[in-house]
Amino acid sequence: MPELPEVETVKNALACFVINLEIKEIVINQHCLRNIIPANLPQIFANSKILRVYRRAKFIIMDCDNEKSLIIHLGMSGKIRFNDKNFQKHDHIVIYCSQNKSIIYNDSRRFGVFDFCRTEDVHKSNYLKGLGIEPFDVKLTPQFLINALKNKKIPIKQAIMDQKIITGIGNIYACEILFKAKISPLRSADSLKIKEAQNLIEAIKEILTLAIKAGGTTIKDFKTPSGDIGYFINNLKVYGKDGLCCSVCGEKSKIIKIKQAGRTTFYCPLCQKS
DNA sequence: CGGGCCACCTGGCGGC
DNA sequence: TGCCGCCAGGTGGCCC
Repeated sequence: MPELPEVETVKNALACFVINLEIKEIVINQHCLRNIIPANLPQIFANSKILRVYRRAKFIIMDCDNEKSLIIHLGMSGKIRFNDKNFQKHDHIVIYCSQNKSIIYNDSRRFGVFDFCRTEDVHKSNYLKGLGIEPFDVKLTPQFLINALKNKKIPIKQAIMDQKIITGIGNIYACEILFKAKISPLRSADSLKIKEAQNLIEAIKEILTLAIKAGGTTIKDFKTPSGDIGYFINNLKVYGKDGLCCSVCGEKSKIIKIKQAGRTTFYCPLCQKS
């Protein structure tokens, strides 16, 4: 499910819902996600107040007044629901809060993360320490990107999905961004010219901004905590569009589908020249 | 060290 | 209807 726009959507809903709530009890039904959830986590967070919720890359961080922070990643299939008394399969974690509110973490494939560390150590944690630049960081300039891609012989599509280079972009948005920037996904990352890097950065910001406004993208089953789908599904130009005419060059070319590093890539071979 | 490939896990879909 | 293989929004580890 979740790339930056989906995580941002979930984070915003969480922030609205939980700031200043007190955690009464955390129930873990399944300890084995991508990490093993520490057995003492419920005890550490019982009776602590949630002070702040923010996003870094595809992680959601919740700072509490016990000087500890929850670190949450949604993996491929993670979802958050609020106040739902009708429990479902794969509701692995339930956080019971003050005001009779509750937060449910559901993740059928269990590729997600639910962990904690000291608030002051969050950015040194194994989860966050190696992460690259945020897409909306003002330090993300064409020259910065060129430097980051220097000596990278991998295809540009793989490079922009590499969380150690730039964070938050996954398979769907990588395809959409490269289409917008008119750059072939096959291009070697180190071959980008400064003007292309600039176009790429503009496309990243534009696509992600629009996707956040739309509440993300629902391909199969992504739901926002309020139960909505992500409406950016209606704005996709290449992802899942193989065999259809290109939305820019029309009848002249069709969107094609290839495999790169084990992931499906969609692009227009005419608009996105190598 | 960089890059390619597999593994982790469940569920849905199309084909036979 | 049922089984099988394939595919899926992500990432870490292993191997060369």
